[in-house]
Amino acid sequence: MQLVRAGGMLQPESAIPGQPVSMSQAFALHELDTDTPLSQRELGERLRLEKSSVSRMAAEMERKGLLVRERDPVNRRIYRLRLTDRGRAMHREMGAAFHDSYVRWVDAMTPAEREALLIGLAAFVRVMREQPAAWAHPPRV
Amino acid sequence: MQLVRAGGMLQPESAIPGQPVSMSQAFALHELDTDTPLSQRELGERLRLEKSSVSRMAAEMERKGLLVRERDPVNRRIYRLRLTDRGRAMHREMGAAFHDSYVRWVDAMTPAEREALLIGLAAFVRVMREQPAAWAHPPRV
DNA sequence: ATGGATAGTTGTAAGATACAACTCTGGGGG
DNA sequence: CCCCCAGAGTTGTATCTTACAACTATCCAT
Repeated sequence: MQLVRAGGMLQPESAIPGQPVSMSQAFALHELDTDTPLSQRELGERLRLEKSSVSRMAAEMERKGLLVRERDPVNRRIYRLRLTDRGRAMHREMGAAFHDSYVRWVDAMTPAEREALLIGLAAFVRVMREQPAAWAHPPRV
Repeated sequence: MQLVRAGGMLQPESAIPGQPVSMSQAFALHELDTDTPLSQRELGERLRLEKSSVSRMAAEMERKGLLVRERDPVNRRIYRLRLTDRGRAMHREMGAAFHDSYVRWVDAMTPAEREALLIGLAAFVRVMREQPAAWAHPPRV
């Protein structure tokens, strides 16, 4: 609870400098900043969002110039979502903004605490991914 | 990012068994389950929510029977938000649901990882509270 | 007594999401 | 070869949560 609250997650906007992006859009930038472009269905699966939500989010991100939606030539039903340079820049900017805070936080910790955080958190994320939370309530896909 | 995603935080509901409560309401239950009742202003401060949002949330929680709003006799402007037995029960239920997942996660970690998580996370929350995130964007209070 | 500060409410608008019904494309089975 | 079904995505609609602005009610200090 304290993690979420201190991270300011109840607010709709994450307020990255420049063009603001929503929480989901921030995650989408992160998922899409790879070599292999995802389809909207795949993106929705990773974000646990319903396809219509993904459709609108992708349209909005395209409108902002963060990505382009190209139909796959071999299967024209599916899109290949590719980040634009602007989208990748936004992702880097987000990362940098987070990094600044992260550095300040980590500086305020003792070396032993830093070490512990790395080990403990990595393990926690690992087991969380293996066994989803009981209260996670994905949309009916 | 993985913490938030694995925790299923992009969905509007946290889907606790029984009466569903929103994310903010869940946090409110947690803040209010103490001996000293808070005012709406204080609750908003802790949750980083604007007073009108708190007003509506409190009204809704009262409607659901989770709390009562009593005017402070010595200063009739302010409310004292008191959880009902039902509200406290809901909080306990939430805690239990979280605890079940937590136990499963912690069981899947090695003792060293458990130890590290406790130390590292406690320190991280401490420094996060001391120095708010740069991107945290509280409402103009 | 009056004016300013404080706590809360109501009007309104925007954003994110789910669900349902729809369109468009592709792959088989008759 | 055609038709039907499954899969990907879109659009209509409703709901929920939130912020901001303007308001009311109460308190306190001068």
